[in-house]
Amino acid sequence: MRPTISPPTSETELQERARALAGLRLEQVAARLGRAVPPDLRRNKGWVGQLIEGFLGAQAGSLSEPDFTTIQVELKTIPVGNNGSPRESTYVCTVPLARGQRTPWVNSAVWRKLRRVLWVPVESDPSVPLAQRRVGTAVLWSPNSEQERALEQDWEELMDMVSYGELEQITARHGQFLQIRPKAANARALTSGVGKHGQPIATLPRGFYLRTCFTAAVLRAAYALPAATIRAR
DNA sequence: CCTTGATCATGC
DNA sequence: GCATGATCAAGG
Repeated sequence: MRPTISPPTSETELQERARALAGLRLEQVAARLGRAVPPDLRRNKGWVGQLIEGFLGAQAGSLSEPDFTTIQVELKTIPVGNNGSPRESTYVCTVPLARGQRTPWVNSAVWRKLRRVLWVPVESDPSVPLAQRRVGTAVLWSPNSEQERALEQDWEELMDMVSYGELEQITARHGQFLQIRPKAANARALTSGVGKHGQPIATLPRGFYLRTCFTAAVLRAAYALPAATIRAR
């Protein structure tokens, strides 16, 4: 039987667990959880995220809720290259496409998920075997006022297009930090959206993603050292 | 090299 | 199908 880790009851407890995780190789994390390391991620793209979830005691499962339900913290593992910057954008949540689903920003899934996030960087150099990749130092983060304003602005612009029937014109180039991209099992997966004349249309499910430049800034700020320390190196 | 659009696994 | 976890792979 695979060990199940109980959910953290406080942010402090979560951070303690995250500290214990830092520096471990994925094979070590997997061993502690009694899980096998797959040869690669091609047929198991979410494996690293689910491994970190298991170690930290995330519990939301497939609910549309932050991963750590009781303390309302979202977990995001973030693949980083040798330079320490993210290699991929970060999925946030699905886009509500159907009529009548528009909410105010503060009630939106994007805001509910991003108001408090534990970012866990994981090495993602393709030349390093999956089992030997190391977990980095986690960052417990909330957006500053500037970031929140920018995210809200992106969200409003994109949701305006969605609700005004301009969904098919949205590309991943819209949005400064938050973008909308397809999020589906395959191109045949369809859901209901709003057409040009307000009528229901069948369309590809979409997701909100954070651009790499945004998560890069989050990590950079978290790891930034005082100028005196940098000069002393 | 980076981003965009497409796709993989799993549970309900 | 929709939610979770994301990365893959091709084109700019």
